[in-house]
Amino acid sequence: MAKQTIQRVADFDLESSDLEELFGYNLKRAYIIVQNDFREALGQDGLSARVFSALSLTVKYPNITQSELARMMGIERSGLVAIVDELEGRGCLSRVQVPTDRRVQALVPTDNGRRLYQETIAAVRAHEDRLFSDMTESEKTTLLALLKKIRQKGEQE
Amino acid sequence: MAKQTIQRVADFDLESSDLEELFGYNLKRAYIIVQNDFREALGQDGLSARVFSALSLTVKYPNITQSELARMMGIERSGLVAIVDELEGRGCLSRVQVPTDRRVQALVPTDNGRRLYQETIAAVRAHEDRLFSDMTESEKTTLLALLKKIRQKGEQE
DNA sequence: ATTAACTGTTTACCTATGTAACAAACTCGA
DNA sequence: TCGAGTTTGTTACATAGGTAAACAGTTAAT
Repeated sequence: MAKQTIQRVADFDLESSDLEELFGYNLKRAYIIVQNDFREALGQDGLSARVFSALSLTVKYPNITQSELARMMGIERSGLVAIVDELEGRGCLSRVQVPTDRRVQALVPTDNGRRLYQETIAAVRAHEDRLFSDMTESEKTTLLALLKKIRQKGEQE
Repeated sequence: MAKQTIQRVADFDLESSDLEELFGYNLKRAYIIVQNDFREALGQDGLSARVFSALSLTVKYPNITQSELARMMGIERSGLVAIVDELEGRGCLSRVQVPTDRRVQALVPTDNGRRLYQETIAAVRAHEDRLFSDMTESEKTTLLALLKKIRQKGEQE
């Protein structure tokens, strides 16, 4: 019995699955690094990643509704309220009444919001350029394509 | 309603968002997909990703200390207490007194812990095999290498 | 012999999410 | 046109995962 246990230990060590070979583990560690660097790059009073995403989509698609925005971001409507509150509080967008549907309030970026977006996207690009500076253009393109492939697999349906 | 949705999608897809070209955004979305599928694959009473990681490292490095484990996992010592509590509560490991240093309690996997690890790693591999089934072996190897490259950049300090 | 450093732990907090309920507003078939 | 069903924004609550600070006990350094 004890011998069996020792035997098992040896077997398991030999064929022990490495965390290092798992996509999930590597994806998480990599995500944390990028996320932390993002935060650091945007500073104390900078936008958080999710608020930045919401601002980006609002600038890109003016008059988008909160439900549509939530759907695009892959989060719940309820979670978006605080995000939009923050952007409205910073004077980056307005909730505007829509005459044809009084339930919705279209999100309209302000000039201030567009300016902050431009500043922030520049900072984000600089942060990514720096963080990924030891990858070739080809590697970057490949990485992006493979990440999108995961997304396609998971976001279909 | 279906008509409206189609109209909206067509409008929004005319031009791709800045976000789609960012590593951070794609990394986050991809991570969420893999994470959710992991959870789903391991079921209601399955191990969470972080508990699984801790178990994996404990099985691989018996007699590891909590501080060392926390360092390996990239989290704080304080955060590890609940994780080790859970594994101890499930009978997967024991905190064992070390005579040469009475501060530390070495983490020793039990037979039960090793067995659960084997079962779980098999389920995790099956989940990843399924989720990444539309990637070639070459693509998988490349993706893993690129994620490790991000980690190397970020974890050097 | 002190002083500094480390270990595991508790406690308090924070961030980012999800779930459930809700009233108001809208849609659509009978 | 009525009523059932659905959608929207919102709130309140729950949860998961993590940090930061303090702590007593222990060890190491000089």
